[in-house]
Amino acid sequence: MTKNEIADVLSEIATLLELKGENPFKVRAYQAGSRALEAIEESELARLIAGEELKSMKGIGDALAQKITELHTTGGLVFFEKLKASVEPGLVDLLQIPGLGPKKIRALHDRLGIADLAALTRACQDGRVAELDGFGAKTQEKLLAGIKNREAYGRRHRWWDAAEIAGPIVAGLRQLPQVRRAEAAGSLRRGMETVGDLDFIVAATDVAPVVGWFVGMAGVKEVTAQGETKASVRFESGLQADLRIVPEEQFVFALHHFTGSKDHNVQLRQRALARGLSLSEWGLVPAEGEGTVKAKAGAGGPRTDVRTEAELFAALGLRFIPPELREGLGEIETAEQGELPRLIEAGDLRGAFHNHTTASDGRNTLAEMTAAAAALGWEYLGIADHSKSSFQANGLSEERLLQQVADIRALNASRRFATQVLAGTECDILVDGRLDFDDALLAQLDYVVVSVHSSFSQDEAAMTARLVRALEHPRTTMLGHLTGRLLLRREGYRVDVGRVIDAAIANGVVIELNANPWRLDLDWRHWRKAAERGLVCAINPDAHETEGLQHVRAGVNAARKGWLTRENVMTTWPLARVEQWLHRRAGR
DNA sequence: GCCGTTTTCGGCCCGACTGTTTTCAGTCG
Repeated sequence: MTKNEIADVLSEIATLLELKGENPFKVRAYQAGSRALEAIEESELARLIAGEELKSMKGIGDALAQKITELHTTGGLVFFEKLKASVEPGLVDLLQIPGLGPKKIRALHDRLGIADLAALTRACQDGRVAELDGFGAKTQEKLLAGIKNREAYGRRHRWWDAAEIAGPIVAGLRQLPQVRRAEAAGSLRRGMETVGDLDFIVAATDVAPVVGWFVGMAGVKEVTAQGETKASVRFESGLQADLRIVPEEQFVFALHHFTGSKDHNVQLRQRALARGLSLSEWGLVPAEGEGTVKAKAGAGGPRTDVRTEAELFAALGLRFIPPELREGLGEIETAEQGELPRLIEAGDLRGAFHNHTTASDGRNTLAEMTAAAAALGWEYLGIADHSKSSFQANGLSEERLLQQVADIRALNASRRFATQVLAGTECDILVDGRLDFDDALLAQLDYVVVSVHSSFSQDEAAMTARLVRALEHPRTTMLGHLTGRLLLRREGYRVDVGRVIDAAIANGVVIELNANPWRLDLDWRHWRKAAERGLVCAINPDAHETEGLQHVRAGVNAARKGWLTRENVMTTWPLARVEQWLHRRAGR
């Protein structure tokens, strides 16, 4: 097992022990052990195990050393398996309901025999929960709302998760000998932050083998439909996937139609009609009579000179509209005037500013993160670990931050990596808008990301004033995850986004597009207008481990949906320009 | 379960908020 996998097991043990009502300090010891493990490098772990020196690590004693060794050498742990078997699996799910922690779950289990979500729902509906000591009517209501929310959220999926499933399916379809063309369509292709289901459009010479492959894919839990031209399956995760097979000459029309959005399609059809054409999923034909029906029947047929979406748009007098822009928000008018922007692309990125290391709550060291950034070909990597008030995230004290700055300067001086590391902080915005570090310390950094991690429930006026004050601080470089939302899990805090954007522009502060697939915050819907008014964006992965750097792809999607160009996004700028910009800002 | 030492048990431990209470327990980030 790798060190991060072992760390996951230790952390899961902590959760299970918590549910069992174990000594909280024992629970913390497993959590601390998990974190300690994450803080070293893979090769270091192997060396410590080989030399039986694990116990020299702070937070690892006899018991954890033995368990880590067993996990590392055998890939399993008997203690862990027994522990898992002793806790009813439904209890772990209950932890996902807001307001439910281990203590309350234990109370529900011991006194009402509740062991899963279904039983909890019934007990809430019967009013039995409200009667328990320590619970009440409000708690019962809140739990029911939490369960309902979870079900509603459960019907959608984050883009990243959906894309990870869809990618191999498209690749698999394209490898079939009968398949001429295959694409994923729908909101996934438009880069929406969440996706309801997957749509695959395929042009094939023979249908049956393609449908057969599709319904037989690994991970398919249920085949909900299977016919001549269509099939639908549901995966273990609840995600549904639809396959549509069309003749090759209809492929581009079907792809466009099922990519949507609905609004975009409606507007494009109106435009076609105004030009005497009828557009549908079947083709583009003269509008006289029942054009679309005839096209389906093959009488007249689709325009055979349209083979690509670019040609489809051209046939309607338009430049190609990238899928991300097809939201019916003015893209057709802009395309008509030939004024669509050249959208940012993933290959344009040259670095990022908001990333964590093991110094706070990251899972990889400074050197590991830098090596990963170098492997991506980035010119610079900004390290912005948490500040001291973020206790829960192991925020850095002044001393530890200064040490980290020294480490970064030394790493750069060593020329070990081609990537330049920039020393920053993700500085907490305190409850009144002050920053968590004093000016003298902030002045020693290359840049400062400011973020809210506490007191989420302030009213809108207070939260807005708090953010504006932080943006007015002369050392503030950029604002992290503006609303704090977690997609499909938690709404953002109440804040007047417009006023915060105004303050950022007025103070020359950058706003982050947090590319973590859970966040994508600030939302793409705000960016077009804000960028037109001069707001600069930074696409930041908020990476907590090396793989997290890849999340910038999700950020680029969102930026494209926000009509952003390379020029609008600071993280596409070359290092020299970034340094110049930071320097000028620091010197004002 | 770990740590440290006044060497083998006692301490470990951030602060706001909520909902339950009538002074606090539990959850959360």
